[in-house]
Amino acid sequence: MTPNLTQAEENYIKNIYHLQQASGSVTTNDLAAILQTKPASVTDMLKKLKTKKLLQYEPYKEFCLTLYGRKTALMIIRKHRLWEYFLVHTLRFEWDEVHEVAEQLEHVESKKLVEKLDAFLDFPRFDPHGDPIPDSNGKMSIQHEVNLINLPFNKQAEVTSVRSQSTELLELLKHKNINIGTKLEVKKKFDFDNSIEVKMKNLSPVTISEQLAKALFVRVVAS
Amino acid sequence: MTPNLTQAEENYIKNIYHLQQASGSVTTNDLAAILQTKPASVTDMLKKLKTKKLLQYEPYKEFCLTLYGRKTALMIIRKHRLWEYFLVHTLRFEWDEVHEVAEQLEHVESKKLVEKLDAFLDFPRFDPHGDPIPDSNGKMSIQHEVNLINLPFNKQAEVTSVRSQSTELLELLKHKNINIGTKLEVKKKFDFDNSIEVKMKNLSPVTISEQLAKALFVRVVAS
DNA sequence: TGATTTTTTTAGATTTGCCTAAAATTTATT
DNA sequence: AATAAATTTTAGGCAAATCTAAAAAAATCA
Ligand SMILES: [Mn+2]
Ligand SMILES: [Mn+2]
Ligand SMILES: [Mn+2]
Ligand SMILES: [Mn+2]
Repeated sequence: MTPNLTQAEENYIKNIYHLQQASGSVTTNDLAAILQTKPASVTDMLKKLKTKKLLQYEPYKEFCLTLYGRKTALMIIRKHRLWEYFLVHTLRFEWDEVHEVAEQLEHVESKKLVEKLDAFLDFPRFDPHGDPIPDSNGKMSIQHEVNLINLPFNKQAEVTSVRSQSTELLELLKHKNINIGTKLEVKKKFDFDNSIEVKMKNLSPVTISEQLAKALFVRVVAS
Repeated sequence: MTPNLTQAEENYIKNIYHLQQASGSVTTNDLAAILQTKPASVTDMLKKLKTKKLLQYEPYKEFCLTLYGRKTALMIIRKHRLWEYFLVHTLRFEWDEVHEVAEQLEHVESKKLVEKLDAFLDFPRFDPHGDPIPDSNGKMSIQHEVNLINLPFNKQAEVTSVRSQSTELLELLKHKNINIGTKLEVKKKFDFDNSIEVKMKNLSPVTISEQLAKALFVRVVAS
Protein backbone atom coordinates (compact mmCIF):
# COMPACT_ATOMS: atom_id res chain seq x y z
CA MET A 1 0.00 0.00 0.00
CA THR A 2 2.50 2.66 1.14
CA PRO A 3 5.09 2.68 -1.60
CA ASN A 4 8.68 1.78 -0.88
CA LEU A 5 9.94 4.96 -2.55
CA THR A 6 8.15 8.19 -3.43
CA GLN A 7 8.01 9.34 -7.05
CA ALA A 8 10.41 12.15 -6.20
CA GLU A 9 12.92 9.70 -4.76
CA GLU A 10 12.61 7.44 -7.80
CA ASN A 11 13.21 10.36 -10.14
CA TYR A 12 16.34 11.37 -8.26
CA ILE A 13 17.71 7.79 -8.26
CA LYS A 14 17.08 7.33 -11.97
CA ASN A 15 18.70 10.62 -12.94
CA ILE A 16 21.71 10.10 -10.67
CA TYR A 17 22.17 6.75 -12.42
CA HIS A 18 21.91 8.27 -15.92
CA LEU A 19 24.30 11.13 -15.14
CA GLN A 20 26.74 8.69 -13.55
CA GLN A 21 26.67 6.57 -16.73
CA ALA A 22 26.98 9.53 -19.06
CA SER A 23 29.76 11.51 -17.40
CA GLY A 24 31.28 9.28 -14.74
CA SER A 25 30.23 11.54 -11.90
CA VAL A 26 27.25 13.65 -10.85
CA THR A 27 27.09 17.07 -9.25
CA THR A 28 24.41 18.81 -7.23
CA ASN A 29 24.07 21.42 -9.98
CA ASP A 30 23.70 18.84 -12.78
CA LEU A 31 20.90 17.16 -10.90
CA ALA A 32 19.15 20.44 -10.16
CA ALA A 33 19.29 21.34 -13.85
CA ILE A 34 17.91 18.00 -15.04
CA LEU A 35 15.19 17.79 -12.40
CA GLN A 36 14.25 21.43 -12.93
CA THR A 37 14.69 22.28 -9.29
CA LYS A 38 17.19 24.20 -7.12
CA PRO A 39 20.55 22.96 -5.77
CA ALA A 40 19.28 23.43 -2.21
CA SER A 41 16.42 21.02 -2.85
CA VAL A 42 18.84 18.50 -4.30
CA THR A 43 20.98 18.59 -1.16
CA ASP A 44 17.90 17.92 0.97
CA MET A 45 17.04 14.87 -1.11
CA LEU A 46 20.63 13.56 -1.18
CA LYS A 47 20.53 13.45 2.61
CA LYS A 48 17.29 11.54 2.52
CA LEU A 49 18.61 9.03 -0.02
CA LYS A 50 21.61 8.51 2.24
CA THR A 51 19.44 7.59 5.22
CA LYS A 52 17.60 5.15 2.94
CA LYS A 53 20.94 3.48 2.02
CA LEU A 54 20.49 4.31 -1.65
CA LEU A 55 23.35 6.78 -1.88
CA GLN A 56 26.86 7.23 -0.53
CA TYR A 57 26.99 10.85 0.50
CA GLU A 58 29.08 13.13 2.72
CA PRO A 59 28.72 16.94 2.59
CA TYR A 60 30.91 18.54 -0.08
CA LYS A 61 32.26 15.15 -1.22
CA GLU A 62 31.46 13.33 -4.45
CA PHE A 63 28.43 11.09 -4.15
CA CYS A 64 27.36 7.92 -5.91
CA LEU A 65 24.64 5.29 -5.75
CA THR A 66 25.12 2.25 -3.55
CA LEU A 67 24.69 -1.20 -5.10
CA TYR A 68 21.10 -1.16 -3.83
CA GLY A 69 20.64 2.30 -5.40
CA ARG A 70 21.90 1.09 -8.78
CA LYS A 71 19.65 -1.96 -8.72
CA THR A 72 16.71 0.27 -7.88
CA ALA A 73 17.60 2.59 -10.76
CA LEU A 74 17.72 -0.31 -13.20
CA MET A 75 14.25 -1.48 -12.21
CA ILE A 76 12.82 1.99 -12.83
CA ILE A 77 14.60 2.21 -16.19
CA ARG A 78 13.29 -1.26 -17.04
CA LYS A 79 9.73 -0.10 -16.46
CA HIS A 80 10.22 3.14 -18.38
CA ARG A 81 11.57 1.39 -21.45
CA LEU A 82 9.06 -1.48 -21.39
CA TRP A 83 6.20 1.02 -21.30
CA GLU A 84 7.78 2.99 -24.15
CA TYR A 85 7.96 -0.22 -26.18
CA PHE A 86 4.32 -0.97 -25.33
CA LEU A 87 3.17 2.51 -26.33
CA VAL A 88 4.90 2.34 -29.71
CA HIS A 89 4.38 -1.30 -30.65
CA THR A 90 1.03 -2.07 -29.07
CA LEU A 91 -0.77 1.28 -28.97
CA ARG A 92 0.94 2.70 -32.08
CA PHE A 93 2.27 5.94 -30.64
CA GLU A 94 5.11 7.64 -32.52
CA TRP A 95 8.42 7.30 -30.73
CA ASP A 96 8.70 11.03 -30.09
CA GLU A 97 5.44 11.01 -28.11
CA VAL A 98 6.08 8.31 -25.54
CA HIS A 99 8.64 9.67 -23.12
CA GLU A 100 6.32 11.91 -21.08
CA VAL A 101 3.75 9.15 -20.58
CA ALA A 102 6.47 6.63 -19.68
CA GLU A 103 7.73 9.09 -17.05
CA GLN A 104 4.39 8.53 -15.30
CA LEU A 105 3.96 4.82 -15.97
CA GLU A 106 7.45 3.99 -14.64
CA HIS A 107 6.22 4.81 -11.12
CA VAL A 108 3.37 2.29 -11.09
CA GLU A 109 4.30 -0.27 -8.47
CA SER A 110 3.52 -3.90 -9.23
CA LYS A 111 6.17 -6.52 -9.80
CA LYS A 112 3.56 -8.74 -11.43
CA LEU A 113 2.50 -6.01 -13.85
CA VAL A 114 6.06 -5.52 -15.08
CA GLU A 115 6.67 -9.22 -15.58
CA LYS A 116 3.34 -9.77 -17.37
CA LEU A 117 3.92 -6.75 -19.58
CA ASP A 118 7.41 -7.99 -20.45
CA ALA A 119 6.00 -11.41 -21.38
CA PHE A 120 3.14 -9.92 -23.41
CA LEU A 121 5.63 -7.83 -25.39
CA ASP A 122 7.73 -10.99 -25.89
CA PHE A 123 10.74 -9.81 -23.87
CA PRO A 124 11.96 -6.94 -26.04
CA ARG A 125 15.66 -6.10 -25.62
CA PHE A 126 15.65 -2.53 -26.92
CA ASP A 127 13.19 0.32 -26.52
CA PRO A 128 11.89 2.43 -29.44
CA HIS A 129 14.89 4.77 -29.15
CA GLY A 130 17.34 1.89 -29.33
CA ASP A 131 18.17 1.90 -25.63
CA PRO A 132 18.58 -1.50 -23.97
CA ILE A 133 15.84 -2.74 -21.62
CA PRO A 134 17.19 -4.27 -18.38
CA ASP A 135 15.81 -7.78 -17.71
CA SER A 136 14.26 -8.75 -14.38
CA ASN A 137 17.75 -9.18 -12.90
CA GLY A 138 18.93 -5.80 -14.14
CA LYS A 139 21.04 -7.25 -16.95
CA MET A 140 20.87 -5.62 -20.38
CA SER A 141 22.19 -6.46 -23.82
CA ILE A 142 25.19 -4.43 -24.84
CA GLN A 143 24.93 -2.61 -28.10
CA HIS A 144 28.04 -2.36 -30.19
CA GLU A 145 27.08 1.03 -31.36
CA VAL A 146 29.01 3.40 -33.59
CA ASN A 147 28.07 6.94 -34.41
CA LEU A 148 27.05 7.02 -38.07
CA ILE A 149 29.69 9.70 -38.65
CA ASN A 150 32.36 7.11 -37.78
CA LEU A 151 30.97 4.20 -39.76
CA PRO A 152 33.51 3.04 -42.38
CA PHE A 153 32.60 2.78 -46.08
CA ASN A 154 30.66 -0.23 -47.30
CA LYS A 155 29.94 -1.77 -43.91
CA GLN A 156 26.38 -3.03 -43.66
CA ALA A 157 24.97 -1.48 -40.48
CA GLU A 158 21.62 -1.20 -38.75
CA VAL A 159 20.26 1.94 -37.14
CA THR A 160 19.97 1.18 -33.42
CA SER A 161 19.35 4.45 -31.65
CA VAL A 162 19.09 8.22 -31.85
CA ARG A 163 20.38 10.96 -29.61
CA SER A 164 17.48 13.41 -29.21
CA GLN A 165 13.87 12.41 -29.50
CA SER A 166 12.62 15.67 -30.96
CA THR A 167 9.69 15.86 -33.34
CA GLU A 168 11.94 17.71 -35.77
CA LEU A 169 14.32 14.75 -35.93
CA LEU A 170 11.44 12.32 -36.35
CA GLU A 171 10.08 14.40 -39.23
CA LEU A 172 13.42 14.38 -41.01
CA LEU A 173 13.93 10.64 -40.53
CA LYS A 174 10.44 9.93 -41.83
CA HIS A 175 11.16 11.99 -44.93
CA LYS A 176 14.38 10.07 -45.54
CA ASN A 177 12.72 6.71 -44.79
CA ILE A 178 15.05 5.94 -41.91
CA ASN A 179 13.87 4.06 -38.83
CA ILE A 180 15.28 2.13 -35.89
CA GLY A 181 16.23 -1.14 -37.60
CA THR A 182 16.87 0.33 -41.05
CA LYS A 183 19.93 -1.24 -42.75
CA LEU A 184 22.32 1.02 -44.62
CA GLU A 185 25.93 1.53 -45.66
CA VAL A 186 28.04 4.64 -46.18
CA LYS A 187 29.06 5.26 -49.79
CA LYS A 188 30.63 8.74 -49.78
CA LYS A 189 31.90 11.37 -47.33
CA PHE A 190 32.29 15.05 -48.22
CA ASP A 191 34.91 17.05 -46.37
CA PHE A 192 33.35 20.38 -47.27
CA ASP A 193 30.38 20.07 -44.91
CA ASN A 194 31.07 16.63 -43.36
CA SER A 195 27.92 15.32 -45.01
CA ILE A 196 27.76 11.68 -46.04
CA GLU A 197 25.83 9.67 -48.57
CA VAL A 198 24.23 6.42 -47.45
CA LYS A 199 22.62 3.65 -49.43
CA MET A 200 19.66 1.54 -48.34
CA LYS A 201 18.73 -1.59 -50.26
CA ASN A 202 16.42 -0.92 -53.26
CA LEU A 203 16.54 2.85 -52.71
CA SER A 204 18.61 5.58 -54.28
CA PRO A 205 21.41 7.11 -52.17
CA VAL A 206 20.42 9.62 -49.52
CA THR A 207 22.41 12.59 -48.23
CA ILE A 208 22.85 12.87 -44.46
CA SER A 209 24.04 16.15 -42.94
CA GLU A 210 26.75 16.26 -40.29
CA GLN A 211 24.17 17.18 -37.64
CA LEU A 212 21.93 14.26 -38.57
CA ALA A 213 24.81 11.75 -38.77
CA LYS A 214 25.89 12.75 -35.26
CA ALA A 215 22.42 12.02 -33.94
CA LEU A 216 22.30 8.50 -35.40
CA PHE A 217 23.92 5.39 -33.96
CA VAL A 218 24.31 2.13 -35.83
CA ARG A 219 25.53 -1.40 -35.23
CA VAL A 220 27.67 -3.14 -37.80
CA VAL A 221 25.77 -6.10 -39.16
CA ALA A 222 28.22 -7.62 -41.66
CA SER A 223 31.53 -6.56 -43.13
CA MET B 1 3.53 18.93 -16.66
CA THR B 2 1.97 19.96 -13.36
CA PRO B 3 -1.14 17.85 -13.15
CA ASN B 4 -4.54 19.43 -13.13
CA LEU B 5 -5.51 17.49 -10.02
CA THR B 6 -3.41 15.66 -7.43
CA GLN B 7 -3.91 11.95 -6.83
CA ALA B 8 -5.47 12.74 -3.47
CA GLU B 9 -7.98 15.08 -5.08
CA GLU B 10 -8.82 12.50 -7.75
CA ASN B 11 -9.40 9.83 -5.13
CA TYR B 12 -11.76 12.09 -3.21
CA ILE B 13 -13.72 13.03 -6.33
CA LYS B 14 -14.08 9.42 -7.44
CA ASN B 15 -15.25 8.21 -4.05
CA ILE B 16 -17.67 11.07 -3.57
CA TYR B 17 -19.14 10.08 -6.94
CA HIS B 18 -19.44 6.39 -6.02
CA LEU B 19 -21.02 7.10 -2.63
CA GLN B 20 -23.43 9.58 -4.22
CA GLN B 21 -24.48 6.89 -6.72
CA ALA B 22 -24.78 4.15 -4.11
CA SER B 23 -26.70 5.95 -1.38
CA GLY B 24 -27.93 9.23 -2.81
CA SER B 25 -25.85 11.34 -0.48
CA VAL B 26 -22.37 11.38 1.05
CA THR B 27 -21.20 12.24 4.54
CA THR B 28 -17.85 13.31 5.92
CA ASN B 29 -17.68 10.13 7.98
CA ASP B 30 -18.45 7.84 5.02
CA LEU B 31 -15.65 9.40 3.05
CA ALA B 32 -13.21 9.16 5.93
CA ALA B 33 -14.02 5.47 6.32
CA ILE B 34 -13.60 4.67 2.60
CA LEU B 35 -10.44 6.71 2.18
CA GLN B 36 -8.99 5.36 5.42
CA THR B 37 -8.43 8.79 6.86
CA LYS B 38 -9.96 11.04 9.54
CA PRO B 39 -13.08 13.21 9.28
CA ALA B 40 -10.98 16.33 9.95
CA SER B 41 -8.81 15.56 6.92
CA VAL B 42 -11.90 15.10 4.79
CA THR B 43 -13.19 18.53 5.79
CA ASP B 44 -9.86 20.07 4.75
CA MET B 45 -10.12 18.47 1.32
CA LEU B 46 -13.81 19.36 0.85
CA LYS B 47 -12.84 23.04 1.23
CA LYS B 48 -10.12 22.64 -1.34
CA LEU B 49 -12.44 20.91 -3.81
CA LYS B 50 -14.88 23.78 -3.34
CA THR B 51 -12.27 26.38 -4.30
CA LYS B 52 -11.50 24.26 -7.38
CA LYS B 53 -15.20 24.35 -8.37
CA LEU B 54 -15.50 20.58 -8.19
CA LEU B 55 -17.83 20.49 -5.20
CA GLN B 56 -20.78 22.41 -3.81
CA TYR B 57 -19.99 22.76 -0.14
CA GLU B 58 -21.07 24.87 2.85
CA PRO B 59 -20.05 23.97 6.43
CA TYR B 60 -22.47 21.54 8.09
CA LYS B 61 -24.66 21.35 4.95
CA GLU B 62 -24.96 18.43 2.58
CA PHE B 63 -22.41 18.52 -0.22
CA CYS B 64 -22.39 17.18 -3.76
CA LEU B 65 -20.23 17.27 -6.87
CA THR B 66 -20.74 20.05 -9.40
CA LEU B 67 -21.35 19.10 -13.04
CA TYR B 68 -17.62 19.60 -13.63
CA GLY B 69 -16.90 17.38 -10.61
CA ARG B 70 -19.11 14.60 -11.96
CA LYS B 71 -17.52 14.75 -15.39
CA THR B 72 -14.11 14.57 -13.78
CA ALA B 73 -15.18 11.55 -11.73
CA LEU B 74 -16.42 9.75 -14.84
CA MET B 75 -13.10 10.24 -16.61
CA ILE B 76 -11.23 8.71 -13.67
CA ILE B 77 -13.66 5.79 -13.52
CA ARG B 78 -13.27 5.36 -17.30
CA LYS B 79 -9.52 5.02 -16.90
CA HIS B 80 -9.81 2.68 -13.93
CA ARG B 81 -12.15 0.29 -15.76
CA LEU B 82 -10.29 0.39 -19.07
CA TRP B 83 -7.05 -0.53 -17.31
CA GLU B 84 -8.85 -3.36 -15.45
CA TYR B 85 -10.10 -4.67 -18.78
CA PHE B 86 -6.58 -4.42 -20.21
CA LEU B 87 -5.03 -6.25 -17.26
CA VAL B 88 -7.50 -9.14 -17.51
CA HIS B 89 -7.92 -9.48 -21.27
CA THR B 90 -4.52 -8.45 -22.55
CA LEU B 91 -2.13 -9.34 -19.72
CA ARG B 92 -4.21 -12.27 -18.39
CA PHE B 93 -4.50 -11.22 -14.78
CA GLU B 94 -7.32 -12.79 -12.76
CA TRP B 95 -10.13 -10.35 -12.07
CA ASP B 96 -9.52 -10.37 -8.34
CA GLU B 97 -5.96 -9.09 -8.81
CA VAL B 98 -6.50 -6.00 -10.91
CA HIS B 99 -8.13 -3.42 -8.68
CA GLU B 100 -5.01 -2.33 -6.76
CA VAL B 101 -2.98 -1.84 -9.91
CA ALA B 102 -5.85 0.03 -11.61
CA GLU B 103 -5.97 2.35 -8.58
CA GLN B 104 -2.50 3.48 -9.62
CA LEU B 105 -2.95 3.45 -13.40
CA GLU B 106 -6.13 5.55 -13.20
CA HIS B 107 -4.00 8.57 -12.22
CA VAL B 108 -1.77 8.50 -15.30
CA GLU B 109 -2.56 11.67 -17.18
CA SER B 110 -2.70 11.47 -20.98
CA LYS B 111 -5.85 11.93 -22.98
CA LYS B 112 -4.17 10.27 -25.93
CA LEU B 113 -3.18 7.22 -23.89
CA VAL B 114 -6.76 6.63 -22.77
CA GLU B 115 -8.17 6.96 -26.26
CA LYS B 116 -5.51 4.70 -27.80
CA LEU B 117 -5.99 2.12 -25.07
CA ASP B 118 -9.76 2.19 -25.60
CA ALA B 119 -9.29 1.66 -29.34
CA PHE B 120 -6.73 -1.13 -28.84
CA LEU B 121 -9.17 -2.94 -26.54
CA ASP B 122 -11.91 -2.43 -29.16
CA PHE B 123 -14.06 -0.11 -27.06
CA PRO B 124 -15.18 -2.50 -24.32
CA ARG B 125 -18.44 -1.53 -22.62
CA PHE B 126 -18.05 -3.44 -19.35
CA ASP B 127 -15.06 -4.07 -17.11
CA PRO B 128 -14.09 -7.52 -15.79
CA HIS B 129 -16.42 -7.11 -12.81
CA GLY B 130 -19.37 -6.26 -15.03
CA ASP B 131 -19.30 -2.53 -14.31
CA PRO B 132 -19.96 -0.23 -17.28
CA ILE B 133 -17.05 1.72 -18.78
CA PRO B 134 -17.89 5.39 -19.50
CA ASP B 135 -17.11 6.41 -23.09
CA SER B 136 -15.04 9.50 -23.93
CA ASN B 137 -18.11 11.68 -23.33
CA GLY B 138 -18.85 10.09 -19.98
CA LYS B 139 -21.82 8.05 -21.27
CA MET B 140 -22.14 4.44 -20.22
CA SER B 141 -24.35 1.53 -21.18
CA ILE B 142 -27.03 0.74 -18.66
CA GLN B 143 -27.18 -2.78 -17.41
CA HIS B 144 -30.59 -4.16 -16.63
CA GLU B 145 -29.27 -6.10 -13.75
CA VAL B 146 -31.15 -8.26 -11.28
CA ASN B 147 -29.73 -9.88 -8.20
CA LEU B 148 -29.61 -13.64 -8.83
CA ILE B 149 -31.69 -14.11 -5.65
CA ASN B 150 -34.56 -12.27 -7.39
CA LEU B 151 -34.33 -13.95 -10.80
CA PRO B 152 -37.61 -15.74 -11.59
CA PHE B 153 -37.65 -19.43 -12.53
CA ASN B 154 -36.75 -20.51 -16.04
CA LYS B 155 -35.59 -17.11 -17.28
CA GLN B 156 -32.41 -17.39 -19.34
CA ALA B 157 -29.99 -14.89 -17.82
CA GLU B 158 -26.34 -13.97 -18.15
CA VAL B 159 -23.99 -13.23 -15.25
CA THR B 160 -23.01 -9.60 -15.59
CA SER B 161 -21.31 -8.59 -12.37
CA VAL B 162 -20.32 -9.51 -8.84
CA ARG B 163 -20.46 -7.58 -5.59
CA SER B 164 -17.13 -8.24 -3.88
CA GLN B 165 -13.98 -9.08 -5.74
CA SER B 166 -12.45 -11.30 -3.11
CA THR B 167 -10.21 -14.21 -3.93
CA GLU B 168 -12.55 -16.43 -1.92
CA LEU B 169 -15.46 -15.57 -4.22
CA LEU B 170 -13.33 -16.13 -7.31
CA GLU B 171 -12.29 -19.55 -6.01
CA LEU B 172 -15.88 -20.57 -5.44
CA LEU B 173 -17.02 -19.34 -8.84
CA LYS B 174 -14.16 -21.18 -10.54
CA HIS B 175 -15.17 -24.38 -8.78
CA LYS B 176 -18.76 -23.98 -9.92
CA ASN B 177 -17.70 -23.01 -13.46
CA ILE B 178 -19.37 -19.61 -13.27
CA ASN B 179 -17.90 -16.54 -14.97
CA ILE B 180 -18.95 -13.09 -16.11
CA GLY B 181 -20.94 -13.97 -19.25
CA THR B 182 -22.06 -17.42 -18.11
CA LYS B 183 -25.69 -18.15 -19.08
CA LEU B 184 -27.93 -19.86 -16.57
CA GLU B 185 -31.50 -20.19 -15.31
CA VAL B 186 -32.99 -20.82 -11.87
CA LYS B 187 -34.69 -24.18 -11.46
CA LYS B 188 -35.46 -24.45 -7.73
CA LYS B 189 -35.53 -22.31 -4.58
CA PHE B 190 -35.31 -23.72 -1.05
CA ASP B 191 -36.92 -21.78 1.75
CA PHE B 192 -34.97 -23.57 4.46
CA ASP B 193 -31.63 -21.85 3.70
CA ASN B 194 -32.64 -19.61 0.76
CA SER B 195 -30.35 -21.60 -1.48
CA ILE B 196 -31.21 -21.98 -5.16
CA GLU B 197 -30.42 -24.45 -7.88
CA VAL B 198 -29.32 -23.14 -11.25
CA LYS B 199 -28.84 -24.90 -14.56
CA MET B 200 -26.22 -24.07 -17.17
CA LYS B 201 -26.42 -25.57 -20.63
CA ASN B 202 -24.81 -29.02 -20.93
CA LEU B 203 -24.02 -29.15 -17.21
CA SER B 204 -25.78 -30.72 -14.27
CA PRO B 205 -27.63 -28.39 -11.89
CA VAL B 206 -25.53 -26.49 -9.36
CA THR B 207 -26.48 -25.35 -5.87
CA ILE B 208 -25.93 -21.69 -5.02
CA SER B 209 -26.02 -20.56 -1.39
CA GLU B 210 -27.92 -17.47 -0.28
CA GLN B 211 -24.63 -15.61 0.30
CA LEU B 212 -23.37 -16.45 -3.17
CA ALA B 213 -26.65 -15.61 -4.91
CA LYS B 214 -26.64 -12.19 -3.25
CA ALA B 215 -23.18 -11.51 -4.64
CA LEU B 216 -24.15 -12.31 -8.24
CA PHE B 217 -26.00 -10.04 -10.65
CA VAL B 218 -27.48 -11.17 -13.93
CA ARG B 219 -29.24 -9.73 -16.96
CA VAL B 220 -32.26 -11.46 -18.41
CA VAL B 221 -31.41 -12.63 -21.91
CA ALA B 222 -34.63 -14.25 -23.09
CA SER B 223 -37.94 -15.16 -21.44
C1' DT C 1 49.48 32.78 -1.92
C1' DG C 2 45.62 35.57 -1.44
C1' DA C 3 41.47 37.12 -3.60
C1' DT C 4 37.59 36.01 -6.37
C1' DT C 5 34.28 33.04 -8.28
C1' DT C 6 31.64 28.87 -8.26
C1' DT C 7 29.58 25.13 -5.96
C1' DT C 8 27.34 23.28 -2.19
C1' DT C 9 25.12 23.40 2.14
C1' DT C 10 22.36 25.49 5.94
C1' DA C 11 18.58 28.37 7.75
C1' DG C 12 14.12 29.55 7.62
C1' DA C 13 9.48 29.55 4.88
C1' DT C 14 5.73 27.60 2.16
C1' DT C 15 2.32 24.15 0.39
C1' DT C 16 -0.04 19.74 0.50
C1' DG C 17 -2.10 16.22 2.92
C1' DC C 18 -2.48 14.32 6.95
C1' DC C 19 -2.96 14.03 12.27
C1' DT C 20 -5.10 14.81 17.43
C1' DA C 21 -7.76 17.37 20.52
C1' DA C 22 -11.25 20.45 21.30
C1' DA C 23 -15.14 23.31 19.92
C1' DA C 24 -19.37 23.96 17.27
C1' DT C 25 -23.40 22.25 15.30
C1' DT C 26 -26.95 19.00 14.28
C1' DT C 27 -29.68 14.98 15.52
C1' DA C 28 -31.72 11.85 18.75
C1' DT C 29 -33.67 10.81 23.26
C1' DT C 30 -35.90 11.42 27.37
C1' DA D 1 -37.77 21.59 25.62
C1' DA D 2 -33.70 20.18 27.74
C1' DT D 3 -30.10 16.95 27.65
C1' DA D 4 -27.23 13.55 25.58
C1' DA D 5 -25.01 11.66 21.60
C1' DA D 6 -23.26 11.83 17.12
C1' DT D 7 -21.36 14.44 13.39
C1' DT D 8 -18.67 17.93 11.57
C1' DT D 9 -15.59 21.67 11.78
C1' DT D 10 -11.74 24.48 13.73
C1' DA D 11 -7.18 25.00 15.88
C1' DG D 12 -2.69 23.82 16.02
C1' DG D 13 1.03 20.61 14.45
C1' DC D 14 3.86 17.42 11.62
C1' DA D 15 6.38 15.39 7.47
C1' DA D 16 7.59 15.64 2.57
C1' DA D 17 9.24 18.33 -1.05
C1' DT D 18 9.92 22.49 -2.54
C1' DC D 19 11.66 27.53 -2.37
C1' DT D 20 14.88 32.01 -1.36
C1' DA D 21 18.61 34.05 0.92
C1' DA D 22 22.72 33.63 3.22
C1' DA D 23 26.78 31.09 4.88
C1' DA D 24 30.45 27.73 4.16
C1' DA D 25 33.63 25.22 1.45
C1' DA D 26 36.08 24.24 -2.79
C1' DA D 27 38.00 25.59 -7.08
C1' DT D 28 40.04 29.06 -9.94
C1' DC D 29 42.81 32.88 -10.99
C1' DA D 30 45.94 36.77 -10.55
MN1 LIG E 1 12.18 7.92 -22.33
MN1 LIG F 1 13.61 5.50 -24.47
MN1 LIG G 1 -11.69 -1.66 -9.44
MN1 LIG H 1 -14.00 -2.97 -11.73
